[in-house]
Formats: sequence, C-alpha cells, structure tokens
Amino acid sequence: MLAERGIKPTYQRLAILAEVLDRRAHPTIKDLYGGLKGHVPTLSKTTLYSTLELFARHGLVRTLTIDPAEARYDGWPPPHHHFHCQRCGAIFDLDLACPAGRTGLIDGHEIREVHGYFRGLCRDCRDRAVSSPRPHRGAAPAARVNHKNARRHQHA
Amino acid sequence: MLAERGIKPTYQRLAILAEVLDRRAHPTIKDLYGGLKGHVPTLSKTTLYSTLELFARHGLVRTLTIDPAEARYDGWPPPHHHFHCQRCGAIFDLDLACPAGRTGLIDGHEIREVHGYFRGLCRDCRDRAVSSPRPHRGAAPAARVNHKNARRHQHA
DNA sequence: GTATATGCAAAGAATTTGCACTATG
DNA sequence: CATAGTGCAAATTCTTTGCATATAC
Repeated sequence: MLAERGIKPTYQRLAILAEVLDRRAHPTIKDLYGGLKGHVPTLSKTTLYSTLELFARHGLVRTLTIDPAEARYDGWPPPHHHFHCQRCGAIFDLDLACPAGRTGLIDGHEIREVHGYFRGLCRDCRDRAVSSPRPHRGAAPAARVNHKNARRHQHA
Repeated sequence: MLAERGIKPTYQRLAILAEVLDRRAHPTIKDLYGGLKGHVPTLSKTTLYSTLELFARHGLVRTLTIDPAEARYDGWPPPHHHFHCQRCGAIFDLDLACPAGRTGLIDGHEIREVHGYFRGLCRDCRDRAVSSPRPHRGAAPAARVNHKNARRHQHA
C-alpha cells in the first residue's frame, strides 16, 4: 500500500498506517503515540508528525482541524462529514449526500480537499440534557471549543 | 447591537466588533490586534481572545479553524463556505448553495454550527503555476498547511 | 461597593526544527 | 559511502490562566 505510492515502507510507517486505519475515532497524535508505544517503543513524536504529514500529502489520511486545540487524523477513505460535540468533544462520522463536496473548479479555485463538519450537541449529550435539564453543580460548562481546556473533557 | 444581546458594550468590545465586521479577510488575532492598537492602545490580547470567544458564543462572529496554526475570525453573517489556498494561505468566501448546511437534527445530533471549506490552489496561485510551470529554484515548496511556517507566507 | 471587564506577565501545550544517529542498498 | 528515515532535545508560538487594577452600575 505504501510502496506503490512511492513511500518507502519502513517499520515505523507501516505501524503508523495500521494504527490510523485501525482507529475510527479520529485519534490525536497523543492517542496514536500511546497506541504505538507498545509495538514501536522507540517511536518519536517527530516521526509521527512527519509521517502523518507524508500520508496526508499522499491522500492516505485526512488531517482534521475541527478541534482547534490539536489535530486529529482520519484514515477512513470514503468522503464523509463530521460532527463535533461541543459538550463532550467526541467526533462522529456523518454520511451525508453532499453535492457541494466535489472536486474540480469553484470560482476558479482548484479544489483538492473537501471538509464539512457540524457542531452542536451529540445524541448522547442531548439525551442527558433532556433527562436532567439542569446540569449538576460542578458540571463542565458548555464546552468552549476554542479553549485548550476542552481537551481535558474529551472522549477521544 | 451588543446591549440587546446582553453584552455590556464597553469601549473595547465595540472597537473589537467594529474591527471584525470591517475586515472581510478572515483576520487572525494578530491582524485584529495590529489593527486595533491605534484606537485602543492599551488593548491586551487577553481581552481580544476573551471578547472574541464571547462574541462567538453569542453568534456575532464565527471562529474558523481552517488554518491549524491559528484561529481566524469571520464577522460575515450569511452562511457561506470557505476556500483555503494550500500555497499562499489565503482564505476566500464561497457562496455555494449547500443543502447539507442545515440546522436541526442529523442522526440524532443537534446541529448548531455548520462549517464547510475546501482546500487547494486558489485562482491566483493557479494562474501563476500555469504561466511558470516549474517553480524557481528557492521558491516556497507546496505549502504544508499543517506547519506553522505557512503562516509566514500568508497574505492574511 | 460589589460585580464585571481589562491587562500584564507567566504558564501551558501542540507543533516544528536542528542535528546527530541509524538503517538500507 | 550515500541517501533517506528516525529520534531526542530545544525552540517556537498560539492560547490560557492568575492575579492585580480599573471600570461600570
């Protein structure tokens, strides 16, 4: 899968690719690093970053910038949209027919990547909100997506 | 515009709102800070950050996370998509009819924000590439949107 | 006079860079 | 050997936080 794209298939790269493909939950660098540590104990984050960038350049993974605090990676090939929960931070895949999601030219710009996502309250958080309208004291305030704090509350 | 939304209209807030609305080029914090320094010399970035977050919570501005390196702010109200040039970093508005851009429920998730954007080569960079297919020696490599470096090459 | 807003400086954290080391052919 | 890949540590820089001061009602 790598060699045929002109990417030298090193041990690290194969492991990283497998890890990304294996995860459907849009892992962060940290997630991937944690998951890979077992198989590739010497792995450095530098390699992770550079390899994922390499993969992204070759279209093997998508880099998601939905969460402003940290990048997430998506190895699921078919085009799809995402949903980002403002409360729990989870990211779900959405399979919408999206006519706007086309490549080619728009207004003279050459389209190479299409990104679509939604934000709001996910099903679970919504259910929770319905069953207990008033959040408990000490509950996390409505997630401030722009803050690094949000990271701490996320499910991955 | 602020008071009726329950936001105390302080001098700083009015100035920040005016600055965001005045700019159509999806300014960064740095852009806004630079532009505001003249009128509000004592302005701190802390206030900028917190005020923009406040505005975003109240729907007065959108926070764009298209550029992973730094947030951009959009005070243009009507829903629209964006195009991000991988080479020069510029962000353009795209006015597409996007049926996916709806609020309500999708798969049980409650949609509150819709974000759609494209990446590729903008019209200008494309023209340039056509007229001189081989980049000059020393020309910037294809922008690595994931890198902070990209910032230095951006037009704002 | 109490609550809220502002600002400065310091802290925090993801990402990038520099450079030395390793693997491969 | 030469080239490309890897890894550590340091650097960079956006963003957040802690508190002290100022402002508003």
